[in-house]
This record gives sequence, structure tokens and C-alpha cells, in this order.
Amino acid sequence: MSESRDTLFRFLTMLQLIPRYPGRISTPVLLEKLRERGFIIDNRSLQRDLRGRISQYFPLSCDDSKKPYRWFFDRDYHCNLPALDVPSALTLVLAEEYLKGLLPPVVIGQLTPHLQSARQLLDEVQRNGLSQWAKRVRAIPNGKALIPARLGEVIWQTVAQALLEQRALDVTYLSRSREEHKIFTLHPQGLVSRHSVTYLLATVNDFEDIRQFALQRIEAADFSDTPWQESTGFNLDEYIRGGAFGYPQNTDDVRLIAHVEPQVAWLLTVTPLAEEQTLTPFPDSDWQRLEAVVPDDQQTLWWLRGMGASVTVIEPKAWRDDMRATAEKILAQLDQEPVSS
Amino acid sequence: MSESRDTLFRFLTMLQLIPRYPGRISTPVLLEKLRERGFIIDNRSLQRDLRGRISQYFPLSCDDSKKPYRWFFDRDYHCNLPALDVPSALTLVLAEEYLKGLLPPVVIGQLTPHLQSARQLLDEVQRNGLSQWAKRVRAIPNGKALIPARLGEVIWQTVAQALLEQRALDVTYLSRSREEHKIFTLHPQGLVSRHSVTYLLATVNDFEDIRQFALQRIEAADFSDTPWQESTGFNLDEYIRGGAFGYPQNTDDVRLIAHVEPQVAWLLTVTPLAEEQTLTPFPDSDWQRLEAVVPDDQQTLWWLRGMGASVTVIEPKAWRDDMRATAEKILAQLDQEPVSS
DNA sequence: CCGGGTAGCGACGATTCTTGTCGCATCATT
DNA sequence: AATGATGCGACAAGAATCGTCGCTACCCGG
Repeated sequence: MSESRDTLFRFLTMLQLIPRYPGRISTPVLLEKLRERGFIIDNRSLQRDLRGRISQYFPLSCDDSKKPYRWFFDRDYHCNLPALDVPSALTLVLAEEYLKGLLPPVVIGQLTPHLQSARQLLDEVQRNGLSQWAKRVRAIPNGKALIPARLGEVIWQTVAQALLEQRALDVTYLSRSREEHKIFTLHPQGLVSRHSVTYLLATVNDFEDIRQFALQRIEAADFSDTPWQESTGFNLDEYIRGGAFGYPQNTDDVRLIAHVEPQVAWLLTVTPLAEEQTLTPFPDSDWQRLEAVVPDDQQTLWWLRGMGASVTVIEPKAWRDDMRATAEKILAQLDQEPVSS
Repeated sequence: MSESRDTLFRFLTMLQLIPRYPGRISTPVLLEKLRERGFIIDNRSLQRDLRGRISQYFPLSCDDSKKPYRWFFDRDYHCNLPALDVPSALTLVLAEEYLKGLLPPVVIGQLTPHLQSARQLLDEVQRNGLSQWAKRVRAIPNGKALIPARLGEVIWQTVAQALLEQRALDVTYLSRSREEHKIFTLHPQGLVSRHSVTYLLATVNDFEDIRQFALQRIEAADFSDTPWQESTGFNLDEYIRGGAFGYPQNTDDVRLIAHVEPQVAWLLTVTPLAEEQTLTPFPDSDWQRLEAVVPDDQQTLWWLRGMGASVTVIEPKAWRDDMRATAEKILAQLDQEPVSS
């Protein structure tokens, strides 16, 4: 039996098993995990591999302050197999540009190793012009970029893990009034990132009903000894549609009819509102008639409002009325308020 | 000299040098690249490694239809070193949810291997509940999710590479009127992804001025023999601020003063509009007074419009006037148009 | 049609590396 | 203080690596 082929593969497995810095793994545990994966290996060999071989060629460090030594990679070390190609690296950088306004910094930090290897590749491609690429790529987000909520790194990691491994959490939560610290046991059922705020959906203690918890208001989170309870019949999509995050969204789509400015019409030919969409020019003006089947949700309404006077809603009537009411109310308020204070 | 340590590292280097499927690399070229990196290795050894060792343990295929054999990985193969942890995998999935509405499908496809390894990890975490995680994570985007523009995979890859490697492109471009096919030589200077449309900024032929080209209107792109010309003094940020993508944006920020509904006030405490922002309650109502230093751009104005009657702009006067004018114009248009057609 | 050049591959043997074992030192824990 | 766990140097048997040689197959140009 040529066992040697195992060697290469065993090394790769080891490299995958050793975590990045905040994490660490002790030699015996690593040995155990390798055994689980079918690598019958001597304790001594493992030690030799770690110290003599791998750590010479990888940013691998060892915490030898206590006796079962613990090994870990440098915080930002990352390696892709196969290596990134240029278009993928560019995609990653572009994705980061967008995500900066959408996810808490800590969550993006989770991607740092990936992003760094992308940046590194791009740097190498442009040996001459120093980091030109950073000046050549921009993302302009769709809506107003709010500043994402601050959030502790450990909180995010704990919550993510609890959600996925189906474990209960003991949390200290700062209630909305900013006054009370409350301690709950949560049974995570889902996670929703909305605009720039991330919410955990969970049942509390022994109750059955789902509640929302903004992640940035969780002050401490630990895995609980209480067994996790699944909320039977919970369906995230239905929950969102039910209106938990704003405007109640009907399951049925609606037929939108509107008159739009030429500029908006042009925009819509490039990025349609919906799969089913028609634009027909008017004979007597350069505006166009838009007809589209769109979801009946807050986002669509926002989009229409954001277009301002460039779009005139004809149908559905409810939206037409909403636009009128909103415009009238704005005027009333503007008239009422003094110009300055 | 123990040379063996080289072996492991050489394998890793090989794994990095072999591209994913659409790409391929021939044995002699691979040999050359390994030599460049200091691995003095015999031709025979390389052949043995590829056929005998690596391809046994990796999804590596070989195109042996022609004589310099060409090697490549399966299209979706990907391996992270060190392996992803659960929170990072969740972050990737969440990022994908957001990006689906922001980047053309092809561009996201570029990330498929990464995303797949994330999904795979999550699947493994939840052995019992079959792929529960997919039902437990959602992103609700900030604005209306338009359908991203369609775009050819090869076009994206070619453009990305040309931009970063500073090469000129010969493109066939479908001009805005959808009538004419034009052939240009472009000298890429920058890339801007705006909402869901991606634009290449480039000078054309021998001209000096920068023009925008929507990627989805590029029908064919090839590297040009013409040497790339840098547009001296071009600065992407200045260009965007100059108003090339809509509302001209002044460098100076403005001081926004507005009265906001309690609900909006609450939203703003969680995700502020800007670093400098104050909210002060009014004594005689539950509305609050918002004061913030915000950029003078289209996005901010959109955000204000999207809020409808929940926000009353006090300052700057230009915006207040804009809100009033927009509201009046909407009313006028609604009155003018028949209710239905 | 034919030959030179290139690439793949089997075989082989010397070199080199790998790996289990043993013994000892060190550290942690009780 | 004792016991068990862990780290590590040394060693030798066994295994794998790697360059070389020779053969074959294929591509191309003459």
C-alpha cells in the first residue's frame, strides 16, 4: 500500500482543522480529529509535522504557555485553492464596496481574510502602478447608505453559531427604552438583516411566540444549558410577509401602471422593476406608460416615492391615493412649519 | 539538506497554479511557472504528481485530446485554508442575499465556488435538520430590488482583466438607441457599479475624454493590440462627485434639519444618517427634531423622499423647496391624468 | 511521405524522507 | 509529592521520491 499519498492529504486536512487566531486547537484534539477522518497517525508524527514542517512554511503560531500546546493561524491568513483569478478578485472588492453600507463592520470583518487575499492578488497584478485598482472601482448603493449598527464581534459569532447549531442562548438585552437590562433565554429561529440592522428572531424562555431582537442591543450572549426549542410551524418568509418588518406585504403581486419620465423609462429598460414589464411610449409626449407586475411591498412604494415627480402612479388606486395623500400632507406640513428655527 | 519540506509546499503551489475549469494549464507551462517560483523539478516528476497523486485526491481533470496535456479543476471546486468557521459561512450567505439584487448574476456567479463551500459547511453543521439554515436567514435590501442587468460572463471577465492589467479593449457596443453596433477601442480607466448597472469608464480610441459604457451593452470584448493609454489626471471619486452618475454632488456636506416622526427617529437612533447627528424631542409633540451633517447627494434626497410625510425638511432651503416643488408637481400630475386607461 | 522535436509514461535504483518506538524531561493536576 | 499527559531528541527500518533512460505517440514542417 502506498500510504504516502495520505501524507499530502493529511497535511491539507490539518491545515483545514487549525483555526485562525482567536481560535486555537490543542495537539491531542487535532490528533483526535485526524483519527476521526481516517488518518491513523502517531502522536509524535503530528508534533513533528506541526513544529518542523508546517510552521516553517505557514504563518502558524503556537501557544506554548500551557502544556497541551495550542496551534493557530495568523489572524488574517487565508489561502484559496485554486487561487483567485482577476475577475473574481474584482468581484470581491466590488462586493465589499456594497456591503460596507449594508452589514455591521464586525460582520464584514468576518470576511477580512478573503478580501485581503483578493486585494493582495490585485496588488500583484499591477506591479507598476501602486494599488491603482483601489482608485478604479466604486459601488454606488441603491439607497441612502445609513451607518450600519455597531455590534460586538463575539456577539455576532455566538449568535450565528447558536442559530445554526440550534442551541439556546442566554442573553443580556438592552430594551428599547435604553433603560432596562433584561436577561432572557432565547431559542433562535431565524436571522434577518434589514437595511443595516440585523435582527435575531427567537422565542423567549418558555413562551411560544416569536420576537425580534436587534443584535446591536444584545450586550452579552452565551450558549445556554437549556435545550433549544424549535418553534413549530415557524416560516421565515411568511413571517416577513406578515409585516413584521414594516409594511405588510400581500402574497399577491399587484399590477402597477404609471406614467414615467423618459429618463426613468431608460433606467427601467436596463434594470427592469419586474420580469413582466412593458413600456409603451405616448404619442403626444416623451413620457412612457409603464406596466409591471410588482410585489405589494414597502420597497416598491419607497421606490415610487423616491422617483418624486418623475413618476405618476395610475394604478393600483390605493397607491395613487397614497401618493396624493403623502404629497398633500407634505405640503401641509411645510406650510405649517416655520422656515427655520 | 532536507528538501522534502519543499514537496508539501510545491503541491500547494501547484494547486494554486491550476485554474478552474474554463481555464486550463499545460504541463510545460506549469513546469515553467514552478521553476519561476524556485521549484527546480524534473519534467517527469511533475507528470507523476499530476496524474498519480493530485488527481487521485482532487477533482482535477485532464484534457488529453492534444499532446501538451492541459489540466484544470472542476468548475466549482474550492477549498479554504484554514476552513471556514460557522459565523463566516453565515456572513457569506447573508452577503449573497444582499448582492443578489445588486450585481449581475454573472458577477455573483464568479463567487459561486466560495459560496458553495459556505453552504456545504452549513449543511454539515446541521446534519439532522436538512438545510434548515436556508430557511433561517434573510436579507431585506435597503431600496427597491431592481432586476440586475444581464451580462455575459466572458464580457465581465475580459473587462475586469483589462481594467486591472491596464490593457486596451476592442469592443462591439450597442448604442443607446438599440440600433447601431459600434466598434471602439477602449482604454479602461475605472469601473462603477451603480444600483444594479455596471459601467466601464474609458477613453475611446484616441480621444482624451472619459465616457461611460454600460457593461450589458457591450456585445463583444477582446484585448486590443493597441497599447493602453492612461487618462492623466483622472480621478474616479472626483468624477462621480462631478455628477456623472446623477445628481451633482458637492464636496461640502450640508447641515440637514428636519422634523421626523417618532418611528423614523427610532430608526435613526439605530442606524444614524451620519456620524454627526442629533435628535431632540419636541415638548409639544412626539415628533423629533433631526440635525445631521450629510453629504449633498442624490441618495440623501431619495431617502428623504422615500420617507414621505414622515419627514419634514426645514433646512437646507434648497431641499425644502425641492420637496415642496415635487409634492406640488405630483399633485398636478395626478389631477391631470385620468384615473385609469 | 518522412523525420525531428516535443510530450507522455514505464522502469529502476540511489537517495532521501517518513514514521513508529523508546527514553527522558517537563508540566499540570490532584 | 505523585501520577499522568505532553513534548522532544534520537534512531533505524521501511517507504516514497526523484532523476535518468529508453520507448512510444503525436504534431508539424519540409
